[in-house]
Amino acid sequence: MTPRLLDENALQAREQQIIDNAVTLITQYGIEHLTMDKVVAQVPYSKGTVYKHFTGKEDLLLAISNQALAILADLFTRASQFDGCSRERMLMSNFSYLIFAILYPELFQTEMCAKAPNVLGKSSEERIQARENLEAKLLGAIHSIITSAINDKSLILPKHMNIEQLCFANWSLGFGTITLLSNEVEQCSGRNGLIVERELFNQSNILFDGLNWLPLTKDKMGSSELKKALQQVYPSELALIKEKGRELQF
Amino acid sequence: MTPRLLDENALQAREQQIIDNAVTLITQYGIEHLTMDKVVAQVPYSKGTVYKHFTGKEDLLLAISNQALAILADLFTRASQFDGCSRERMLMSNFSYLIFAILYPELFQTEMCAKAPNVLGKSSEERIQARENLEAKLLGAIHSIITSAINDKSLILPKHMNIEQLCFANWSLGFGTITLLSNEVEQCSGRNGLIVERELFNQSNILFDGLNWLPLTKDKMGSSELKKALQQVYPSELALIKEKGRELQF
DNA sequence: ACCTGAACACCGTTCAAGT
DNA sequence: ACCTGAACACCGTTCAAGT
Repeated sequence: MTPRLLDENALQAREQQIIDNAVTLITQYGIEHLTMDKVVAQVPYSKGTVYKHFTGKEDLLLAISNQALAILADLFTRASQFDGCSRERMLMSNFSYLIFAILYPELFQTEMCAKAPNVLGKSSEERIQARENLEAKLLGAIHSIITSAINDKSLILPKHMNIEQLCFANWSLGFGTITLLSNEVEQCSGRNGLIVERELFNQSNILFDGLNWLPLTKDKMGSSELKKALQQVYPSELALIKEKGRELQF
Repeated sequence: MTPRLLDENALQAREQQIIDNAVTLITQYGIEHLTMDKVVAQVPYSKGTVYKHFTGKEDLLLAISNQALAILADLFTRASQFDGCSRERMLMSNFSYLIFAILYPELFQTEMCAKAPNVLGKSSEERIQARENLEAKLLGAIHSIITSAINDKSLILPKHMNIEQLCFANWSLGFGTITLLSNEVEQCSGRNGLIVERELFNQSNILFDGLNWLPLTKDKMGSSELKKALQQVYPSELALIKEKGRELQF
């Protein structure tokens, strides 16, 4: 349509460069200290150029958050393709959420911040569309696990609930548990003695049992089997977690 | 210790006045537009005086968030004292969370924002202590429901889980569901067709069933019984919700 | 002892001027 | 067509001066 002197690839590479530098700044100084000034200083372009790519700070934040969502969607997809029973795969996908939160705490935080009021309102339409596509991919992974569970009869849809509602139940379980327990800061009262991976494990199994998702807990794999499966699907991720001095304890 | 010319009551009243005005500003313009300048303009005191009460914007935010927590703790307590079986009371307490989110969306948002990085870090020690006391009261309400369930044998503690872990499971279920579904803004993809009260109802019952919390779903009260119980415990709150043009639909 | 508001440093955004 | 950075409005915080 409009004539362009700069090709599309160069523009996209520049945008990615800005995003990468912003992520570096967040990792180093925390998201609460991210500033357009600092981003511009970090990058070989001027303010005007940065504002040509992002309509404002919120739009940049959503771009970073979209990158986080892409990583997360990939982890979920790998869990959904694991060679195990459907219940096992769903448990894996819940844990892929936790692996993401441990491995990229700064990206997990941007995911939270993207839910703040007006971030969506002040972002560009394209960015919001891109986000919806990523969300669809992520939910698609969960969806496929539940569909296959129904198909092989290991799960029967509860009365008055459809597949979308079951997808959401899983999503919100992981979201709630990980958000409330994985914050870096000192634990608040009532959260003492709670270990996020253990609670995620327990609560997932209670949910699955409540749905009568076969095999039930009494026959199911224990935490050591989960650990082995995680090692198989996420070898490099677990190695990175270990490098951070953190280890999943069951 | 130190001599005071202003009495403690007057100081506390002034602090509350500042908080109330800040809440009004948030209700009117949204939390993202809350400014110390605007708070000072709204109030018959100077900047210096406001900063005598709050160490900074984050401290004011936490003060507002504490007020929200006090309201929430009261709702939870009332649910825990309802004259019904333990499973019914736990369901009620989960719904009291939702009632709070619908009735005070702006306070629910401050609860979210208080979890942002550095809000706790930049707040005064007293404010954080006050928050922990409120959290203890809230968790105490849930705790008492579970304790009584165990006592009357309607619930048996799962292997490798203690009461605190069950409290947390309930808390995070409500938190996840309500946070992801109750945002005012246009629903994102994958959340279409999901009604927060219905999902909260379903997921609570799946959790209870997964725990074998008696009476199980097949024998338990339906949504109409819940509605009646809510009407009994939260008559004025439900009336306020209706005034807002919203109604709980099961 | 207590309060005030000018002053400062910093931040997000724009746009006239340049190439 | 594209880029630059000075300039502007606004925000959080402080503190010297007042009473």
